[in-house]
Amino acid sequence: MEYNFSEIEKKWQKTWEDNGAYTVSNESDKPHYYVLDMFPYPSGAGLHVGHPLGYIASDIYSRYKRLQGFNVLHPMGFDAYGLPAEQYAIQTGQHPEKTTNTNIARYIEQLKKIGFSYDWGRMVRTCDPEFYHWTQWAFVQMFHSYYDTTLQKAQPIAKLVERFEADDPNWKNLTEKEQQERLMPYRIAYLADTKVNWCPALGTVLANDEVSEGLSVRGGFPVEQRIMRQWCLRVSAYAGRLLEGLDHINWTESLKETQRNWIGRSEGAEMNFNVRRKDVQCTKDGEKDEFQMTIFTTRADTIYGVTFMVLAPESEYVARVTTDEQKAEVEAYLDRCRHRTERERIADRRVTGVFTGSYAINPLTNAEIPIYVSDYVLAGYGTGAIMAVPAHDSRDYAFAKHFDLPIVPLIEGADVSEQSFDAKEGRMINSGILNGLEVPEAIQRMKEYITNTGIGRVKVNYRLRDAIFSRQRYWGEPFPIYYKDGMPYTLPEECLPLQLPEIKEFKPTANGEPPLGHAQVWAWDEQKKQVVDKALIDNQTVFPLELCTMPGFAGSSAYYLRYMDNHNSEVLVSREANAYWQQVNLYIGGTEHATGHLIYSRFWNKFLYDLGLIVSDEPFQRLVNQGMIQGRSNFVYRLIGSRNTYVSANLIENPEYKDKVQPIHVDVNIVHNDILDTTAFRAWMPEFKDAEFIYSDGTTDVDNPYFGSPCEKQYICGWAVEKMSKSMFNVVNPDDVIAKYGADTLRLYEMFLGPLEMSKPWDTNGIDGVHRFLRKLWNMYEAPIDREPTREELKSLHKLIKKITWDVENLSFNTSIPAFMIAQSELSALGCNSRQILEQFAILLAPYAPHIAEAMWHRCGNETFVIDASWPVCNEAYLVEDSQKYPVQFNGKVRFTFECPKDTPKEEVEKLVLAHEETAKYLAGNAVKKIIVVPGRIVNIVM
RNA sequence: GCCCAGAUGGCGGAAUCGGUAGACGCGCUGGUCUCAAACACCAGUGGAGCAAUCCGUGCCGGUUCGACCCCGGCUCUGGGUACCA
Repeated sequence: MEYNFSEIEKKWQKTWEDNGAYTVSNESDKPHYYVLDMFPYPSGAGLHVGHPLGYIASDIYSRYKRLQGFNVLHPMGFDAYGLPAEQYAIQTGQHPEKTTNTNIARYIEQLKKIGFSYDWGRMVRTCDPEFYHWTQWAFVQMFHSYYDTTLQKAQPIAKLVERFEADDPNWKNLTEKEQQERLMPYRIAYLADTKVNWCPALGTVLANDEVSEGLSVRGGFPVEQRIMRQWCLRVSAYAGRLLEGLDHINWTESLKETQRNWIGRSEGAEMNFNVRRKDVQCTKDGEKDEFQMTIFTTRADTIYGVTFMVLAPESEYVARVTTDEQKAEVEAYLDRCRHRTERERIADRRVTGVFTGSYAINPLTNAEIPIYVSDYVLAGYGTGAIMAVPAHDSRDYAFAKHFDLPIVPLIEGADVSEQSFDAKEGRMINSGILNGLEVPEAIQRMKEYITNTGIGRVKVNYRLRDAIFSRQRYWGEPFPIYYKDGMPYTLPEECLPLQLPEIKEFKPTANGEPPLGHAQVWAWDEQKKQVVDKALIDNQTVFPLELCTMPGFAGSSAYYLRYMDNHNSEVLVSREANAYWQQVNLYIGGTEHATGHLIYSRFWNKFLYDLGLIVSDEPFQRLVNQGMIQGRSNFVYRLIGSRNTYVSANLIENPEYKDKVQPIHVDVNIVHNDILDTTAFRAWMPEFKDAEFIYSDGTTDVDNPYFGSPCEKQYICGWAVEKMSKSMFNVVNPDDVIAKYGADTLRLYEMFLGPLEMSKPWDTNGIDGVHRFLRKLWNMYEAPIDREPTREELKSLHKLIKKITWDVENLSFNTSIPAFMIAQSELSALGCNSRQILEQFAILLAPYAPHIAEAMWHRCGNETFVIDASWPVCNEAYLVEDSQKYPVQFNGKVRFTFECPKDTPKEEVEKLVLAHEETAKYLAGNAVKKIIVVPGRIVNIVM
């Protein structure tokens, strides 16, 4: 019977669905295992063959774990909020919900065809009110919490209120508004005036990870800096724990390293410098002519080389140190900084800055040093002020050279005439009490000194910033927040979810409010506890609601918890469900989320953990990044100057064509093995209708009497590996592959392409080999019979069991496919029809190619599903060989092999080799200096 | 600039513990079948050489009886990051 993959796949997909084969229960005696895919954003373009790579890998692992006796949670859902749907809505007027749901339906259809073992009953969509209920709820918890730096965990804000009541006798005299203002900067979710990445084209702020090189990651629009009052999440409070936690999770070292760099811990010191304003003699507004400025440095040892100070333009010190004389110049500089976009700043690396007119006093040398303002110092890091040591910091060096400031070397032998010496090594000179010490000792010594003398203190700083959580957008989760007397209040928990209102226009309002400003019924009635018309706002009982929505990462930060218990309407996840599943055991997804989603969800998870709501401190125990599947593009070469003539790729280096052709992308679907289907090409686009070709043999259509008819002439296309995208005409749709070869072939081929973690190009050409293998395998299941398997059959099978088990455990799926092929060909050569063998083979294949394996399993006479079988165990006894083959090397070069009985003692092997007839030939009269015998491996004769 | 990966035939890749480099698949070449083509099947296929042999895992050097694998120094490609004091 022929391998009719399409019939087999349809039949079993339906049977599995009808029988709920992949439905997972939270109640089981089996051990639990949770395998998660990063859920996709459902784009309008649908899936291409690159998307399912990680899903196939995780599906294989899930099915394997289930066969090993685990109760496996393997869900799928959709990251449904996002900018593209909203941009599309602005352009076309289509409601983003509508396009999103259409796209989701298409994704589900495509995913189902591939035969994943998802429990679709657990699906979540972040735009579903039942889901974002819990996103809003978590935000409310964050609003009502603060980070206790002593306990190093989040605590209810009520505890802070208690402390204020106890410690501050004035607290109870404050008005409600004053109290709220006082609490605000402590909340984990707080409102603050922050310098944000404002994207005018998108009309919204963006997170750091949504901006690249001063342009928005989505759309590539310019981004500028702006101060805005925004919701923020205090991620930075968790910096230490986020860093430390990396040591206890099984992620790739490179990903952990990326996170470590992003968190950016640096151990240093804060130091106080006295500042003298020479133009101010008396106190002004209670401010004396002398005050202290605090700076942060990791090189306390270099204090003797400080020749100037630099403030960030946004530093609050700037106003205090600027003298009347310098005021105009400083103001002009600040103004210039404010108006530069992020991109301009990055593009323009010239040194800029301005003198403030004031001087600081070096606390160790008492030297007067000038204070400058420059935008190379960042306001958000440390204290926004630095001590500049031009000899040992390249940025300070460039500044000093530009403004002609002194450069004092502090390390013996360092030549600072051309560039600074930044390395933290060497012996200190010109450094008072530090002279003669090595740099690390000097840093330590100076830290002790400043601590003891009160000049400063040891301090740890993190690069990690708080996350800005407001988006001036429609298609996101509304904040469950209303404003009373200008202060935010949360909706009562029982009123959640606050549903996203319907609006007709998705652009900002005429007066610049976010799109939610268009919503008419968008006010909160505190007494009725419901959303009412905003015409009713009286600021007594009816108040305005927040107009911003939450960012993309809000919905993806805890979705893995919701899968555990996605129908629970009482809580995010029940204690029982969470206690059973614990955490994600294996998470597979792209590396592009290294500093966004994977930081935010770890933060979110730790917050919920602090509140005692979940059992695990980390969300994802093991994490693997799948590589990207790149496209393999094809080109035709248009002869420049010709009307419509194309030169075959093998000719373009010929002198007559060299540098006279222009490559043009051609649809990979009309190219086979780099040979262009010229008829299809002429039909592809009107402009190619009259295309003429110079074929691989140099002839043209004019030479060909049968113009346009099939002939032996071939037009060879060029190719290149590029991103898979529509514009490159190299997109391959899984639906097409499945229609032609079946889902099982697609799954095997995706794995066969190469190691999961590596990027690799998709080339459909190789897929036939994998398909042929399945066909040959299918033919072996014609008539399985019950009989004792032979020793050879068992050996072949158990070799396979061992190999596949190792591969799956190590996520080395690509090496399994050849193992299956080899086993198939061995068993086929043995004429194997033993039911016992074939049955076991089917189980091994089931994670990789579930449909054909199910059909094979049933052909062996089974009535159950193959997924409910047990994973075979390798019996080493079948693998033992009677004899041992030894490669024999002479001076490390293999010359011949010889065979002897297994377990021949080392000395005996040595004797046998030396007595071997070939040995004398290769010794060629030379004496044997040494002979190395590695039992079971190799023999090497040194002469 | 800094950090992290990677580099093996015409192509994707294998070699899992330092022990026969190139498994498996594609492509290509030759053959069988066919009126012919497609499919299928069989054989060959790293390079040079008639051969014996020699050369070969980005480059240079080292360790070792033996190195794709370990160490030192580079080159190139991909990804991340961007003045973090």
